[in-house]
Amino acid sequence: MKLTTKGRYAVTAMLDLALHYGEGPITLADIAQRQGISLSYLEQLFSRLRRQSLVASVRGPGGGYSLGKEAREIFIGEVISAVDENMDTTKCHGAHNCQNNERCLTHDLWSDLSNQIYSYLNNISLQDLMDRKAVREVADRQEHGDADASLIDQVGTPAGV
Amino acid sequence: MKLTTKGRYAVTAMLDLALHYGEGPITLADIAQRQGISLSYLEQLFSRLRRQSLVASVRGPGGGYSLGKEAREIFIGEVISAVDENMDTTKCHGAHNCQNNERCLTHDLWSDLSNQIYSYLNNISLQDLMDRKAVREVADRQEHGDADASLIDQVGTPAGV
DNA sequence: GAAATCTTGACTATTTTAGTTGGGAAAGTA
DNA sequence: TACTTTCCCAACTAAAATAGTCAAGATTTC
Repeated sequence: MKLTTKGRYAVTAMLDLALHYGEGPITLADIAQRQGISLSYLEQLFSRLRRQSLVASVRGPGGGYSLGKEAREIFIGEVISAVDENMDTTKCHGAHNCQNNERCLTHDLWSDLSNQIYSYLNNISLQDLMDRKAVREVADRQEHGDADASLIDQVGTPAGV
Repeated sequence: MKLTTKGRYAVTAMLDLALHYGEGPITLADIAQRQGISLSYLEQLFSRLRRQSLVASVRGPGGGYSLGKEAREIFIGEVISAVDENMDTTKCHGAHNCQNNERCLTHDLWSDLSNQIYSYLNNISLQDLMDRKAVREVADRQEHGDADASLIDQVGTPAGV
């Protein structure tokens, strides 16, 4: 199982796209700034997302990216798979040759866990996330500037140690 | 979320211990051989397992390791935590400072996923695994030598391509 | 044709993984 | 006592993965 920044960034960026649906193509520069992700790293991720038709692109001024299909038809699991390879937790990646070409003692445990994770992430769509109150609150904050960021800062990071 | 060989090995080794309960202390050398894990790597893992009281040790000839408590009281999640730190999938590891000291757009998604994984792994005990037919079959195979390993080999690995 | 934007591939510093190496300490056995 | 078996521990390391950077190019709009 790999669930790292790569997969998280991809989902975050896709959700950002979904939230700005209707405003025409969104540039990666916008997403990079709003979500605090490196632009060139985003380019790498979107290259993969495009190959999976999860996003569509328009070049030139006024260009950018938009969702490849409707927000309710894009599931988190798809997005992660597109950039992150697999969510499998077995050592043998589903084959049964974990130990001396036979299945290891715990193969089924990891296999079951993988299915669990897989079905969880494949049942949540971008639309589902957009409908969540907490998500809308964060989106609003990102839209209207973080006036109170300094306040939170005092709590978040210890004073100059 | 980190679920790598480290956590898998730890669970496998613990299950091996559980399966051989009643035979006195089990040496790491035995486990290493049965489960195909490097002995010195096992030593590292058991050092952590012992600190968490998941195993008890006896030194000297005839020594080895045994479970620190009953198999039905040891949960997979505990074992993984002991060697693998955390099963959290959030970027901020539970704090809410993922982005500019505030929560990122997808914080709750990863937080929920983490809880899902956590509760799954914390509801399976070593005893539960021992009760599974597939586990007992693999354990039997490991006990009585792999006479038919060559047969499986033909299926497991493609012929010299 | 200049600027904005996507597109691609190669490169890289840092961290993590999955170990190895080498020493030691305790306990049993002769 | 000497010897062996086992656990115990810390430092080291090769290979891989992560999270990027950098440089060049292709399209499109103005």
